[in-house]
Amino acid sequence: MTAMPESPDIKPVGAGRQLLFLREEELRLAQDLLFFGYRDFTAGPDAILAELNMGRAHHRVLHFIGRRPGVTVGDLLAILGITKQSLGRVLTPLIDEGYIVQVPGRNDRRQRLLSLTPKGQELERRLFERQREWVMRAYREAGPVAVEGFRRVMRGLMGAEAREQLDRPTGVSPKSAA
Amino acid sequence: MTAMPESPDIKPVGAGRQLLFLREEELRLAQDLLFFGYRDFTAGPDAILAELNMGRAHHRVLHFIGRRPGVTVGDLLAILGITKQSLGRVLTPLIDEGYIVQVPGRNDRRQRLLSLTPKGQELERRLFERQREWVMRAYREAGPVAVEGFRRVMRGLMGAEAREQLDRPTGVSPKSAA
DNA sequence: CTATTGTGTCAACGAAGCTGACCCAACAGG
DNA sequence: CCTGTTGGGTCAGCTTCGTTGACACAATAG
Repeated sequence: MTAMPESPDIKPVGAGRQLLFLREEELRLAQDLLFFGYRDFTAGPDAILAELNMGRAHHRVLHFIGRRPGVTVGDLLAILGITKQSLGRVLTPLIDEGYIVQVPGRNDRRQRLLSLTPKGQELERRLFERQREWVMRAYREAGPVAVEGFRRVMRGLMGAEAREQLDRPTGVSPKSAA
Repeated sequence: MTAMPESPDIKPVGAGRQLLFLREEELRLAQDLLFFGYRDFTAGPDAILAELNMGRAHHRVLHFIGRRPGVTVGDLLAILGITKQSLGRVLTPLIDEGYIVQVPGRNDRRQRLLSLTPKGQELERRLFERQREWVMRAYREAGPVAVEGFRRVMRGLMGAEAREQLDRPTGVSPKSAA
């Protein structure tokens, strides 16, 4: 059912319909998988967050700051792809409640370099572990080859911008080369 | 940040720490991929929908009704995993504007069997084609083996409930569904 | 005839996006 | 030194899409 040649141009009479159908069903399946998969992937952390009166947006902020300690507000905005105001509504409480600290940039003192406090690391880790179990289960069941395939496809689903961000060393952004 | 050596050569004894680290990075990468991938996967349809003053929720309704014509409201609620009220706010306008029709069930006349009108099919197809291009690009770049792996992992990321729903015959129902 | 079920709907709330406008401090260039 | 730009913060208001709770009503089941 999944075995089909890579030939988008060939339309042998009779087989064309079949191919077309398979492709369409294939794609619709992908839509289903992404919807259900993503939903259930986020369900674990969501439950923890709800108890703390937080949402998915808080998790994302914790995650990406944890991933790139010392990131600037501007870079974080670029990574998340949201507006300053949207970020603010989530970031400010996280700072106020001691999950995140900001220190002025050493080169440019206007910048606020963000990093997790121990408290922030702890929460991020809790959320991470929850998702880790979930993903590891899927990885184990699917096997290493499948995992590699998963990564390749997900990468392809990302836009060019996102791909660049992902490829950027998990430390400082070389954007300030200006 | 901890500066870590990139030397995956060593695998034998004493590699525990290294392995642990790799696993963690592996998992964090999965988080990134799912966030960016899902976001960009939905971006295309979102743009079309915005022009029609609709949102992602409308797309999901069109998608799942298209996938299972004649589905009942109750089943749709179960598939989407949302409340009646949430669905109503999206479903009612779609019916009012002629994208979806409901016909009373022949076995149980309380039920409203939902299906797409030609207008609804047309819109669903537009949205589908947009996403199709995007996914096909990713599939083509990744290759068939990767696609199979992607499917296996995504399936594993789904909860048991969702998996059952997915396995239920798609688009059948002209029979007697209960 | 009564209880339950399938569906619809009102009202209020929360999370997380958005735009527009404006402010301040720090940097950069003349 | 003065001025314009940039990094960041904030107020105000709007939208989408999820939630709970309550109630209505027709149809089905017993």
